[in-house]
Amino acid sequence: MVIQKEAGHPKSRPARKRGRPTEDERIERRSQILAAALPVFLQNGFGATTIEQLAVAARVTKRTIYSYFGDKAGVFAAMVRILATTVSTDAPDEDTLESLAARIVYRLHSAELTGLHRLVIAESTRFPELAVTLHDNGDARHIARLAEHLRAERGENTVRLAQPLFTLLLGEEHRKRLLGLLGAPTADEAVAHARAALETLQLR
Amino acid sequence: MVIQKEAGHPKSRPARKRGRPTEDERIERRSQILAAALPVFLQNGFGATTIEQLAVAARVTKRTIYSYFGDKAGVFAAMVRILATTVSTDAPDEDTLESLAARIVYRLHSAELTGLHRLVIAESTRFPELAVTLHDNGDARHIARLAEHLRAERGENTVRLAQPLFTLLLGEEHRKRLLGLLGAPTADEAVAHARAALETLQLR
DNA sequence: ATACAATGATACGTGCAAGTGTCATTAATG
DNA sequence: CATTAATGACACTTGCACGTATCATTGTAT
Repeated sequence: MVIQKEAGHPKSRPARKRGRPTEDERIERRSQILAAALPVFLQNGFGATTIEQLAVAARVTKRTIYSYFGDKAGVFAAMVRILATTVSTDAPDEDTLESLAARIVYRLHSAELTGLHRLVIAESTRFPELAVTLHDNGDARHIARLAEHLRAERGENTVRLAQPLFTLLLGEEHRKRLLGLLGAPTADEAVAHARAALETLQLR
Repeated sequence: MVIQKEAGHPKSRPARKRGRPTEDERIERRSQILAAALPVFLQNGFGATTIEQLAVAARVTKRTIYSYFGDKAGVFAAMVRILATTVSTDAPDEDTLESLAARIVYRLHSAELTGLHRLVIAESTRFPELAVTLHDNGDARHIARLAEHLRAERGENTVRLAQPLFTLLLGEEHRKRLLGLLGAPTADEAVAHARAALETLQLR
């Protein structure tokens, strides 16, 4: 028999108060579970991640995870949906086409978003609806926004370049990043990448 | 007790002769196991695929799989290596830049290769060396070949367009295909895609 | 010919993760 | 205030896949 009362170890298991939480605590806890799940999924992938790992990372018990999300797939789906919709809404009004392009590069090439993309690609067979969600809230919106700026700044006849431009803003670098062959770019590198893409299409 | 002697069912388990195989049979069997493994991995992904499934698909026993490849990772790695190196060597001398481009599109957008890419992306954390292998034998060679043709057909100053051209030959369509949102293109569609990419870069 | 190697068929031990059950605890709810 | 909901702590059952073992069988190697 191991005595483990008065534990409270630093790196140990869940360490919260017991009992029924307030409504605010419940909402916050839900977010925290999802936030804690991301690095775990990014590290291990969906299949190799266990509920136990998610519970430890979120500092709750398995029981709580099950009550909130049903199962591992539920956690994964909820996490992807939140992140996917977050991508689209955090873009304020851009000033120029170039700064918009640079922002897109910086965001999409980040470790977080390439990792998320990798996860969704990996599980696209099991969760086709997540693939749709990610694409609709990501690529599709970015392309639409680029089209708007092209029309406004470069004229109607450049709108057809929105999709090729978006493709070039990803480029071979993004393929490498999906394969884990390249780290995320700095802000300066992102700007340079965006400019190069615009020059390739003679949009500067 | 279920009697299952004299089985030989059509869709049943392994159905080969027993005993030690000839050297030729061994070589052939190895290939057959890997060939049979591809659709299984494509369907279920690496993690959700079991050795038992691979054994049934290849019509051999688990024991044989273990003796040939050690474990599931061994099968996966051997399969990816063979397919990756196959991609590069089956390209004969191309006539024109346009036909080369169309061929690249047709190959890379095929269900087989997008699926393989998806698998390697998914497992790039666990098998980084496979990601390198796939990229070196795939993208890198394609870009190099495009550069050769650009130099020969369009002049030295177009070589810098090899990588952007390759990127456009994949395009948003390939992203969708990695996400399972789009089926493989027909040969005609591949040609049209290639031409559009060349026109975007004003290479026609 | 004899020994050996590889395989099919089958069973089995092992470990791990999923998911559930129990009880004490705390707070919301009415 | 009494009841109920949600949680932590922890044990537990169950299922599954891994990997190995056994034995008969067949062909190779010497």
